[in-house]
Amino acid sequence: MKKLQQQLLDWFQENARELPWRKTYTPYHVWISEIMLQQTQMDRVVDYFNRWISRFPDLKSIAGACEQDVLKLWEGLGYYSRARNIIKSANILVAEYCGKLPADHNQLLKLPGIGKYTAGAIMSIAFNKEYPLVDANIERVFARLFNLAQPVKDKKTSAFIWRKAGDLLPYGKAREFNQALMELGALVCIAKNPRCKICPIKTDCQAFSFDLVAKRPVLNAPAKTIFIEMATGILEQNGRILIQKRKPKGVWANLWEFPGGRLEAGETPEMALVREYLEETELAVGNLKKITTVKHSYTIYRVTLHCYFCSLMDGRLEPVLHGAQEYRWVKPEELSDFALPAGHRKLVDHLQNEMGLFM
DNA sequence: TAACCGTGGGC
DNA sequence: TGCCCAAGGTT
Repeated sequence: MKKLQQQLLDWFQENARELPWRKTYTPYHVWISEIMLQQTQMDRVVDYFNRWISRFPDLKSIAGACEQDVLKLWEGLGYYSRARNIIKSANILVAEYCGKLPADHNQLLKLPGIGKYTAGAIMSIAFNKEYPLVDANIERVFARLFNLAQPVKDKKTSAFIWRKAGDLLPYGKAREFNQALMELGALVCIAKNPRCKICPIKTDCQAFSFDLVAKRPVLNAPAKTIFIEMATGILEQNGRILIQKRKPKGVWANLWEFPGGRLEAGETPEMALVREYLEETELAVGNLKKITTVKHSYTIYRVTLHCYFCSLMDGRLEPVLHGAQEYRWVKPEELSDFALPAGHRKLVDHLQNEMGLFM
């Protein structure tokens, strides 16, 4: 084995964080952790992972699981299609693979939610097979190690990084080596203020030798942020609150929310709320009382969410849905049973913490 | 293929 | 505080 690989393996041996899925490397645990870790940082995943394993201890227990239970467990983690795809994959695995993850790269790639990275991660981390993987950490590490001047997302650059990840992989050490590269990227070769002084492979790092570490990796221009304002209303009647289940496609698919929507040009939040209630539910609401303003963000949007209490005016008493697939009148304390988008969950938290309402 | 799909923490 | 970012996949 070459010096570079050995230095990385030694460093990982000493510095690897203790993580719940690093104890036994049970394939099911590795799979769930890798899905949760997609576009999500380690520190945020650990609690979700532990709760997941408590609730769904093995693959068979997730097959046939209720989607609402799974989404509730996933609430706040984002990219909810990941959770739905776990259920789909588990059902396929129970029906066609004896309820076990196959140690087969091509078969893994056919499962929903598993792409090139995750297939490589399961093959190497769960089964210790010689398959490379490339994530944002490894892109950054290699962009510096090989001083890559082209954007790492470019097709040729990406192909180069994947090839290098395979070339460097030491036989019999795929599990440790792939994790070592990612761990180095997460703890040492970080995006801002990298800790080059303590890097175990700095003598091999071309960007370090040219003093170009701060200029690597070269990234594409980020999508432009869009600032929007939205209004939402908690409609209470006879002690119950109206919530609706979002449509099965698009953002926050199958999650529950209070009706509302985006302000149009020239509208006040109050005008937008009344209009959105009419459009989405055919209900006429009024008597608006401002609760709070919640700031949250998703994808490229930065949202200011104006939150109100409202009540039913003359007219229809039950909604006719145009923006959702289902509705319910729930007691305030039942809201904790439903998976809400983060902005709406922040509103419920505000009512509970700042206004002392039991929810 | 480029757009879509969330979120909270770090600085 | 505003901005940047993260163990990607799907369509």
